[in-house]
Amino acid sequence: MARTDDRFRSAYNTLLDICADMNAGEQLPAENALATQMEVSRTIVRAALQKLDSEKLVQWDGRRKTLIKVPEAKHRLATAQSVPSNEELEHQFLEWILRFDVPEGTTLNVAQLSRQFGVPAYSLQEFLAGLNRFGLVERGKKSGWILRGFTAEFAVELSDFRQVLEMNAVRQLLEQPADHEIWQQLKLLRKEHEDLKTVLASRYHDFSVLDEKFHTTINSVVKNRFVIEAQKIISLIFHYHYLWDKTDELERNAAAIEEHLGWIDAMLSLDVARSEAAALKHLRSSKETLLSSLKGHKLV
Amino acid sequence: MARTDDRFRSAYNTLLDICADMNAGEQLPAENALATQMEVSRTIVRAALQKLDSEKLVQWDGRRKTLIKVPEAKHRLATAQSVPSNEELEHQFLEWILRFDVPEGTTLNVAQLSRQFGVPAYSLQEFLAGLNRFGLVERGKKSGWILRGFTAEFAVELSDFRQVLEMNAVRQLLEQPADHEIWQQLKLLRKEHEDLKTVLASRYHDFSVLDEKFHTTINSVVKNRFVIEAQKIISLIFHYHYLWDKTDELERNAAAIEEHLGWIDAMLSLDVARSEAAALKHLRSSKETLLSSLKGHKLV
DNA sequence: TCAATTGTATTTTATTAAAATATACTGTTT
DNA sequence: AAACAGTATATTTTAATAAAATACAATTGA
Repeated sequence: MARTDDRFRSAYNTLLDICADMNAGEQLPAENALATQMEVSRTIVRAALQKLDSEKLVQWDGRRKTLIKVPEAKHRLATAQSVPSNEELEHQFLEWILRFDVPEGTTLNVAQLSRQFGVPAYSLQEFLAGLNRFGLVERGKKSGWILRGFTAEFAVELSDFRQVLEMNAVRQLLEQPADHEIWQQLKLLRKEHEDLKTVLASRYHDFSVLDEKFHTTINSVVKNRFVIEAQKIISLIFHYHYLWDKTDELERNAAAIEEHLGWIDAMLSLDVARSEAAALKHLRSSKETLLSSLKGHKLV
Repeated sequence: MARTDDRFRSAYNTLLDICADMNAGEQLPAENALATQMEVSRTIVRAALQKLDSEKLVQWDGRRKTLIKVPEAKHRLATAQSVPSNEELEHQFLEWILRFDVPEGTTLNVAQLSRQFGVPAYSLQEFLAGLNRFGLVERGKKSGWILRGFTAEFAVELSDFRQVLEMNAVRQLLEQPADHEIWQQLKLLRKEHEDLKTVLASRYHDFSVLDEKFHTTINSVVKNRFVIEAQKIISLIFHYHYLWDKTDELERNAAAIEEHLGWIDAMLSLDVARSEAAALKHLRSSKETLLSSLKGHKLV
């Protein structure tokens, strides 16, 4: 079998569901209507109807599609276990790189990785082609893909790029009207930071999530597909680095919370100069953390 | 045939060239040495040697590879016509979109496009997967790829993104030491602008190239792989739009040259505020041009 | 003896071929 | 004539496959 018939199987099951809402003797809708409703082509609808007919659940004759018997659970087709989505793949890939410290210059073995991640090889190809655009991987001369990033140099460039985008976000944020939802969100974030601060000694692991939420919120005012795409990669990488770098986690996070709070307060008081200074301060210490986490990894 | 033997063919020809530099009776280097030199695997080297042996050009016996006859042109294998590189594909794709005003939401037909561009379908897939990261295309629900960009909204977002990156470049540029090559380059660019200005009436088409060179130069001080990748796409799209939008080209280019000159002078005099103002002015009028060119296309 | 080299087996990649699916076109039916 | 089904064709997805790369074992010659 070249292409999987997964689309057919899930469409067939959906059609069973549609029949289950009907009574025996009723007529099914037109092929086109079913196709539109189920978001598949008429070809699949017809294939499913054919199977329903041969299963004696429906009597199909031209435009008469009479439901003979309301289908039961046993009639459902086993649908293939869903392959990881593109986002899950991204997740797995970065986790793999950071967890095992895959070094710069490693040739990525698509066949092996696709088995490891449980995705078809071509789907991994497609994924790598996307990372290629960010300079994270590059096509090898002989063949295959070569891992480019995750060196100190990479971290510096990533941090700098983040700084450019985030400073821009701060400037745009401060220009938002008073009734913009961002101000409420900032106040809420402020409270969440204060709350975490009081219980930090025991819950300092929770900061990673809050950090991501904080940066995502600030960047959310920038409605720009390029910035959004870039941010996705940036936050992903920062997030994973924080997850794996456990040195001085408590102190680091305590300091970061203070920096965040200072930054939030500066923005809430609409002070541009102070906001920019606070942002710069935090972004620079983030950069240091990312860099030192890389150094730490290298030595292990 | 699953995979083409193009690699073998060109390697065989290279090996003929190597033999041509030798005399009959001499020994060829070791397989590994040849493989390294020719940048292919030993498998190919051995296959080529086998063919040389059966062609009675080389007598191959274990590690003795004696050249019997210096090969001539007639021995060369016909190598497949080279498929367009990834960059040529990018070029062709954008040209196609802009020339024919392919509208937003068009489902891209990979099979047809691959024929049109003369590239294997899977290679086009890979290319589209890359564009996906920039939000230029997106995977269709049923199948295929859907063109997302090239609307007014897209142009605004692209211009804004460009502005963020280029304003950052200006700030970094002004911090460069006096002996940095950028200052000489700027002076040269200034002269080129002045030169074009005097003959603009007849040569105004040349501005497009100069414009790209100007922006590339300014951005060259930012050593950041993310910025560089982003700039690639940005300059590509601006460049192609200018190429196809012919309305008021002379006036537009004359104005742009003045803006460039003002910007260059501001930077050469190390005046940060004036540089930023000049940059903003030009970037904003570029944005207007891009927007109006889109509107123009839509109406035709 | 051992480093360099070749011989052989295995793995991986690039490309194709074919099944699954989508779409276009044509002929019925209501 | 509008809605629908039947049929034909085009396209996409994905397994299969030949080419190429790599890994490992055997051999050679210093």
